[in-house]
Amino acid sequence: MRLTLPDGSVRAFDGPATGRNLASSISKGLAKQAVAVEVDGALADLDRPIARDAKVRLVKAGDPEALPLLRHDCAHVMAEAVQDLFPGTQVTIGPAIENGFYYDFARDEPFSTDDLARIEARMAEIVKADKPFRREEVSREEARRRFADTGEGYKLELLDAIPEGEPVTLYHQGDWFDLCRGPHGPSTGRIGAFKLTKVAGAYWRGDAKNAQLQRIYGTAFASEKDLKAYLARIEEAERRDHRRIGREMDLFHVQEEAPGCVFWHAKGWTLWRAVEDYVRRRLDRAGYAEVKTPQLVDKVLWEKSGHAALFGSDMFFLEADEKRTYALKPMNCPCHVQVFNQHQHSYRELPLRMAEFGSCHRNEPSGALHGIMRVRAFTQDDAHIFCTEDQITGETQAFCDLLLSVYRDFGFTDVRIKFSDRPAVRAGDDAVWDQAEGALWDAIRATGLDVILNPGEGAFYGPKLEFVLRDAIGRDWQCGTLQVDIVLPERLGASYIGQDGAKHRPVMLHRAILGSLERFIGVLIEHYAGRLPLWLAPVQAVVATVTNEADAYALEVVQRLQAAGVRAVADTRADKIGYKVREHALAKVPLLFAVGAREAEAKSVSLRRLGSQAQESLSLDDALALCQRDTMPPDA
RNA sequence: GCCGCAGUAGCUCAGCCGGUAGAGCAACGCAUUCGUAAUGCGUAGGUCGGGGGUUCGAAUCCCUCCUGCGGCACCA
Repeated sequence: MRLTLPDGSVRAFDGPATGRNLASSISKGLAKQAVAVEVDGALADLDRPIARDAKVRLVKAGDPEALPLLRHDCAHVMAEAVQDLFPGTQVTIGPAIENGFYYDFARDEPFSTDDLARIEARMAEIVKADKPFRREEVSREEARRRFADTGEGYKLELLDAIPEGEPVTLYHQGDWFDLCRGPHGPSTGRIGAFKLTKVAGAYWRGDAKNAQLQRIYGTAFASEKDLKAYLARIEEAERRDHRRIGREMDLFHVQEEAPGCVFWHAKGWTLWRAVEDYVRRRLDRAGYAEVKTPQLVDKVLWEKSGHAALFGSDMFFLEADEKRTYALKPMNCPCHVQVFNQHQHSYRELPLRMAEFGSCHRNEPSGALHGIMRVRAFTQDDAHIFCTEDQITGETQAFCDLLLSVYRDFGFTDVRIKFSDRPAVRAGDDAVWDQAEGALWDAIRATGLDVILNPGEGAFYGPKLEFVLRDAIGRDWQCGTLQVDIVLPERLGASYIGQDGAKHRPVMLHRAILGSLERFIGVLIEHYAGRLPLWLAPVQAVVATVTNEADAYALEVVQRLQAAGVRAVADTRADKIGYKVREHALAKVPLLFAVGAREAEAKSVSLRRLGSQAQESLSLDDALALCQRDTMPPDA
């Protein structure tokens, strides 16, 4: 039997060999380091016999492929520790995830944070005991018998879900075993460094209708150093938290009386306006016409549109009048159709692009609220494109171009696109969905961009593209969207006159680039850790005096800056320049001009940029030119 | 909405076993006029998340509601 290594060399064995055999045949060191083997691209246990000729690669402890394996090992160790310490607890599932692993347990009593320390201690013993992981293939009946013996009802359910014909495998470590597909590392002793991080509730099989289990999260790394680096990353994320920075920079607040609603302070609103003004210019140039529609609309319209039936549980209704029920709009689309319907349209007017910075209210579940990222009152950079089916492709392409260019201007270059197709609860029949999904697929294929399928996640009225951007520390945020809708124009009677003189239904494309301004601004804050690019910074420049003798000059500088369109303020307090430098640096002001007697005399300024210790002396005129240039929005 | 945890001054937190609230920073006032990350002194600030209960007495114990946080579910 011949095993081909990544370097092209071939090792021959008489009969089946394992990864461990292969490793020992190469070197002692490799045999020690190897934790798994990749056979024709699939990971396998080191002791799994390889029965056929294959391309193989040994995976070593520090390799990236080893990490999920190690974490899964750690999940098993945790499960053993938990069952040791808390008899009667049932195990369910325990996968490796992006930054670690979890295991869901069924136990009436919740785990406390104190329990985590106990569990960790027991885990350390299991790791120290260095128990080998052993794979055992068993018949269904055998597996059923064993899990029935141990009282593992959830495992029995999982067993039933394994497709006929697939092998049923158990993994043992000492006396403890679990139903598991594998693969695993060689032994518990190979888990480098681990830590349990949090306890949480989680539904069995991710369904809110099922029982709630107790989930314990943990993380594991090949070395203590990697674990430390990870924990430092978590701390960095906490430092960037938009809720903390929003308070520190005096941008906004939320308070008990208005859960999920943002109080924007002057500085935060300045940032908002910079964002909104920029998007407005981009939309203007891209052929959109901006409108503004009511927030309070009779329930009757939402019944017609289908929102009341399919989205009603997320809507706020109010009886302000004894005869009528109103709703706060959760979306802008039905209102835009009302605007569209005020005139008879010709095919010549299509595509008609109607934009609105639309204030929407949705009664989000209380547990979903999160700072300004997930709120109940938000503003979408929304637009609806009324077009013909033939125009879907062109409009989608133009939209993708616009969106990517806008994201680039805000400093985001890593964007993923998801295609969400028909959800279980939806309006419109299957033929309509076939048509809408087909059109959107054609359109996105035409852009040549990479797309990931996101099954069953479409809007109730149509399939959608979701644009997910990745921030500076690798977190994903869903912002933009494009949705094809053939249902709403029908329901609300939108039409245009075609070339043939007959009435036709337009297609509606719902689209947003930022998504909600609240969320997008939150993402911006975290992406930049509050150190916003100049064009977005609420205060772009502070002119601070060294002594009060320079006050008059400082005010003159500020005035000139403001006249040049720069958001500048003076700091003429009777404090030391060092104090002022510190304070404005903490407030994340990008440009700090210090002026004293020297500068007043010479009509110059001393510039210090945020994040730099360096001082630059330049003439007032040069400073004005520099500010004017550097504070310019990227589209100007 | 569900599970768990938390809510004391603007912020970060102390205040364990019930005896009537404290620190640092911020704020404000006065003095200081100073050259690039903290000048000094002083002052003010809290129905201890809301309501109910137990008690002679509750920030502290119990119940309940609200809000937040971490997950889950849901989602822009």
